[in-house]
Amino acid sequence: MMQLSTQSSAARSQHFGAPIPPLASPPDRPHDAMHALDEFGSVISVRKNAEIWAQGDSVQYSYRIVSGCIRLVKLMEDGRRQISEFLVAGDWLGFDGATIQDVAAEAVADSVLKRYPRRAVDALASRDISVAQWRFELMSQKLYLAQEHMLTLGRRTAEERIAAFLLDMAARTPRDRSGMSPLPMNRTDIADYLGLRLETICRVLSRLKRAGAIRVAPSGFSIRDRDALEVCASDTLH
Amino acid sequence: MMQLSTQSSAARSQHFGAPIPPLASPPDRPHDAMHALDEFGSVISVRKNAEIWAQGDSVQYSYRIVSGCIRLVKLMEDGRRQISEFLVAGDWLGFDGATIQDVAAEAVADSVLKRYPRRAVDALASRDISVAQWRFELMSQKLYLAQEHMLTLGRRTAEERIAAFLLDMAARTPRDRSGMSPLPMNRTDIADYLGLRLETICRVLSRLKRAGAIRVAPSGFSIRDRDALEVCASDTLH
DNA sequence: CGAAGTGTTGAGGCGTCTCAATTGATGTGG
DNA sequence: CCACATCAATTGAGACGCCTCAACACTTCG
Repeated sequence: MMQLSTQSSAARSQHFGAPIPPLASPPDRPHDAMHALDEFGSVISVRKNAEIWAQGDSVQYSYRIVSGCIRLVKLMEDGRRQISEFLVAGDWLGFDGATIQDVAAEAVADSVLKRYPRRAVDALASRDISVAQWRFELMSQKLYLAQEHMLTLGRRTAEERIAAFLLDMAARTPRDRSGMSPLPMNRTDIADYLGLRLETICRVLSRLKRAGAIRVAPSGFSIRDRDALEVCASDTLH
Repeated sequence: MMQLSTQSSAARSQHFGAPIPPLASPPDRPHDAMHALDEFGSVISVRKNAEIWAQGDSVQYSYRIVSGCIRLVKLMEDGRRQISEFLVAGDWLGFDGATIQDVAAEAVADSVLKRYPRRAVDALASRDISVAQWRFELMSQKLYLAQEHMLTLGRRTAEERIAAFLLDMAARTPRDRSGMSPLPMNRTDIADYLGLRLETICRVLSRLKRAGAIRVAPSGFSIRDRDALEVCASDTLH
């Protein structure tokens, strides 16, 4: 680091997007200090496609997902849509420091959330330094994921995006008894997350199915040939 | 907010990507508490294309840009490159909570930075709650920008990306006496930021120039017809 | 069983990419 | 200060990946 007059071509050939552990202490695992938050929490249920908050709402609550799946959605006037993140059981949302929501949150499927008044979270964070630290690391983690996703949206092919997406979803959610990972979102959602069209999602899924890499059922999938899928998702393509 | 059983089609037509003020107190304006950091800072200079840190480095310092321009770069094994952010004078970098850098930082042009040991920043943040708060809002701001950029990479056309990029750069940097905004990065960098190829950047710039929307000179540009450029950049296209 | 939503597949079009040639800018040494 | 080398920017022609539009199959639920 800190070399003067390095050539850009040299800089290009140093380190790659290798699996770097994002954080020393992943904020997915709730910090002990967050237990203090529990006393302010209330459980709410949202139905499929319900809006938890809209773009432009003032920020009132932070949430933790107990079960289900949530999408964060940015919308353009002409209907173009970008999903910046899918959130599943155990994930936190609405913890950023803005006073106005700049991305809507909607339920992909019927979901149960734990809801914490924002005031209480803020008060706790300004009283307890470890809560502030935890919240900060949570944001860092989100930023890391966002940077990774920018690479996906800017530079990966449709096949790479979808293969990586399936591997990611399989890793984040538990399989049922028959080895199936849930896939609660529909093709349009996947398309709006990966910057593609739903027909492209279909076509690539069919191709992966035909190649024997995956098995697809309504609202679920399983990985039959992980190596093949990882080759598709890999940086090393072409 | 918090409506049960909203239809997804209904959710689609509520609020748009209107210019929402990202944060109540923008962290670009250094918080008073950050003055406490100054005593730990040292000034360093980096040459064009020098690496400030590499992907995979352990995190040692945080920085503030005094002058120049920095790019944050994610690299794939086969050379594909995504620039997640350009940083200019006044911007902060390296404040996230990771212990390992997952995005490299390189100088786009000769630059001067103020450098703060990470230990000192962390110590200050755990001692002074307002520093922790400031650092948290800085991360929130970055996440907001990342979400905006994901929409750009996933859903906007080449012309929209480039028009919006020019408007953004013009807003973030001061014009010289002849009304020119600097454009320190080359076409490849712009392409890797916008998820396009350098030839596409050239073609669209030429088209905007021919349409009388902009003027382009080596290492600078000026906006001749802001309205036309905003129409190109707008959500309202098509 | 029918209706409405969701997923799949095909044919053709378009926007961006690829490859290649040329022009223009920058820097160096004679 | 000019000739040359090097690198960045521009422009063109053709290819390709993903999109668009459209038809049809499947799933879910009244």
